[in-house]
Amino acid sequence: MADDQLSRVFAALADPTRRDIVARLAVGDATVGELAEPYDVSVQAVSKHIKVLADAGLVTQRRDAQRRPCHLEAEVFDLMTKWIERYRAKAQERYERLDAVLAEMQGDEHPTLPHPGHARGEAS
Amino acid sequence: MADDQLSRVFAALADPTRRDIVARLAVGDATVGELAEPYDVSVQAVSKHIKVLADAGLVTQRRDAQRRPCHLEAEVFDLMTKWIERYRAKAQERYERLDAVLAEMQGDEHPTLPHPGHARGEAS
DNA sequence: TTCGTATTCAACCAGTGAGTTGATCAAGGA
DNA sequence: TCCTTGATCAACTCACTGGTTGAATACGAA
Repeated sequence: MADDQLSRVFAALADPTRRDIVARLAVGDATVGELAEPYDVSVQAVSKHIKVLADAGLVTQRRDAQRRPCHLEAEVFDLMTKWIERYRAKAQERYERLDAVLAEMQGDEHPTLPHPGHARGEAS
Repeated sequence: MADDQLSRVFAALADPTRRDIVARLAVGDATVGELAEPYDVSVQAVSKHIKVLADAGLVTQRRDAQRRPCHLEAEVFDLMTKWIERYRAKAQERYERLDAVLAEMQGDEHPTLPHPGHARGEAS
């Protein structure tokens, strides 16, 4: 996997168990043991999942005696949302522009352009 | 990786090269060869990347002679956005509720509850 | 038909991810 | 102090991913 944060966040959420953990942390903080309970995998495995989420910046852990309660950091979601929104909006706009072109072609004589032409975009 | 669509979409976007491809498809359709050009990997590798994006439902390919132009499907973004928004909102709300609790505790005598209690959440 | 172009398929390799078990560390309670 | 609990570390396995090269496929052009 790549080492930039956006890649880590997407990769972290590509696992259903980790998404489930995030879902549960959204309603309230929880310890590793509590989080591990509903799954039939070892506590160590869940601990690893939490490490992945932490490396992505999605959760933080404070210290409470021998417990390490996990807390969801909602701000990191914005990173994803911004990325997604940037390109979703552009694609959507392009889609609507195509609609307009097709509408304009309605009474036209030379129905060229099955799709609008393409160009080069900037990086991630 | 898990086999549900949400997992496939997140996993697909966890790779910077694939995010870059998506970024470029957002401005317009392009063939595999055109997409491969800027990278110093083989065309086959890019073809594989596109397959991953296609399996996630993020791109479709039509047929034009020996070319297979790729098209970005913006709707799938909504799947992610909805998931993210669901939990981001919940975590945000909880964060603000905590603020309110702290504010209420301002003139209080028994400053219990360093964090609000936790409960169990529903699945992904 | 033959050639060239665009793309995918197949087989392989190195690296990584998710899981395991066993040991270790840190903190409270007897 | 010794024991129990909560969590992580270490080492290992197995499957998958991203890359490679070489062959096959699907067209259009000569």
